[in-house]
Order: sequence, then structure tokens, then C-alpha cells
Amino acid sequence: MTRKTYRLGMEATLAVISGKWKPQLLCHLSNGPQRTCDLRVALPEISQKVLTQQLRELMGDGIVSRQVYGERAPFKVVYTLTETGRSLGLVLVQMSVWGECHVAALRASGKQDVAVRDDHTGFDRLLNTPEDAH
Amino acid sequence: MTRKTYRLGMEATLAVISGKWKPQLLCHLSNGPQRTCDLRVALPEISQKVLTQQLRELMGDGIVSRQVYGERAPFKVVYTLTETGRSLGLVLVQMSVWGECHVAALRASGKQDVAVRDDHTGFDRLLNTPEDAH
DNA sequence: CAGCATCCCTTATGATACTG
DNA sequence: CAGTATCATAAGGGATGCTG
Repeated sequence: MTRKTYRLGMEATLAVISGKWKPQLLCHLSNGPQRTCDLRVALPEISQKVLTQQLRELMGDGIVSRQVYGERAPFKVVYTLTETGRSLGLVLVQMSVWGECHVAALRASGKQDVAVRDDHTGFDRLLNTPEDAH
Repeated sequence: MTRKTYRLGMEATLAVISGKWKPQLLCHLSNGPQRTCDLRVALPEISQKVLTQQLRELMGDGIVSRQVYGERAPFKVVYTLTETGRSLGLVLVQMSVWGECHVAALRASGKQDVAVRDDHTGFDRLLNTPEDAH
């Protein structure tokens, strides 16, 4: 087994959260466990292949877990953020806040025409301890 | 001019800091202004083309500035983190700390064979105000 | 319902040679 | 010394059809 060596810790974090749809997946999973079909509704533009792919990567990194209900097809599959996944909360919120400020500044300066649709409160539930969430 | 719309603020942040060599570039630039040749020494494996490319992207996002000294070749070119670039400090440190913890956990669990070479203190200088740095 | 396999395209990154 | 231009390759993502 060959060892993967990152130069900086933040590269390891980037490896976990970067991917075209991972931020949105993490955002929706922060609201609680989600079925596959829930995620497809939340992210209408993702392809089936990439959805499965990115969820597998998050599983490999210990960020989400997968539970299967039912003996035979059709199955019910539920994805849940692990405790490790929830521990990303502060990082995700801070990245979101910085990104929002940066986009506002870029637009104000006229350097780039950019916008952000949703605000960082999408991750707020991760900032509470699991016991607080009920 | 077509508008780029991010769904989440963190996607805007990822757009700025993701790139194979950007974390390391930001880390070295956090120690102060750097000449092109300094960066090439610090990142021996980056190609000339990609070095220029990633620096241009950081400039386009207002993260670094570029100063040219000299009337004709050979020039002296210096890259410096802007105030916006320095404002990334907290985000970069937190991402690094989380990544280090995560890598340690992955290794302890035997799930992946990973390691991080440098620790998050590489970004520590960004946590001070510019006036404090002298 | 959830997922796999295949083929295709776009993007990111790399190697090399050349210029002011 | 710094940078451009060109060509080549790798990685990420998307479209479609099929399966238990």
C-alpha cells in the first residue's frame, strides 16, 4: 500500500471537500440523514454516476455513512454525516463566510461578476453538539 | 459578461484556493514577498507554465499582487499577498488543523495510509495584523 | 430504487522549446 | 530572469443504457 503524503494539512482537507457537488451534498446532509432520492431532488443537475461516486469518496474519508433498508429491491438507502463529518462544521461555515465576503468585494470592485445564492446558515446545524439537535 | 453564480459561499472560497500548488504558494507567500525564483526553489516540482498560471489566477482573485523591478531583462518580479490574501489566514489555519487531525485519525484507524509533512504553523504569520509583522 | 458499466468530453496539469 | 506558446496527458465529470 503506497502512502499518500500531503505537504500541508489543508491539502488533506481540500481532498475531502473538493469535488463539484460535495459542498452541496454536505450542506444537505447537515440537515439530517438523506435518502438517495432526496439528494437527487436537492441536486437536480447531478448525474447518477457522479452522485454515487462522490458519496463513496466521502464514505472512504469517513465523512458519511450508508445504511441500507430492505431485503431485496427496491431498497431504501440512507446517507448520514458521521461525527467526523459533523466536525467539519466550523471549517465549512468559515469558508462560506469568507467566500461570501470575497464575492461581495469582487463585485463591488467590478473585478468579477459573481454571486452566491445561499448563505452560510445552511451549515449552522453542524455547529451544535449532536445532543442539542432534536 | 456572464455572471458566475455559486450556490454556496464555500464554493467561491474553493475556487480561490484549490489548485494543485496554491496551498503551497499561499504558505510561502505568507512569509513575505517572494521572487519568482524563490517560489521555484520552494516548489521544485512545479512547472514554469503552471507556476505562472496559478499566480495569475490568484492575482485575478485579488489574493496576490505583482511588482516588476528593472527596465529591461533580466527583470526582478516579486509577488506579495494582498490584504485580501492575508484575510484568508484564519480559514487556512483552520483547514490545516482539521486536515492534520483527520489524517491522524485516518491513519490510527488503518483506513488510509496518509501523512502530512508540514504543520499548520506555516500560516501563522497571517494571523497577526500587518503592523505587528516587522 | 439504487447502482454499475461504458463511452465521451472538458478541464487541469505537465514537458519542451523559444523570446525579450 | 520571467514568461509565452505549443503539444501532450491525466483527471474529473456527464450521458446513456442495463440490472437486481
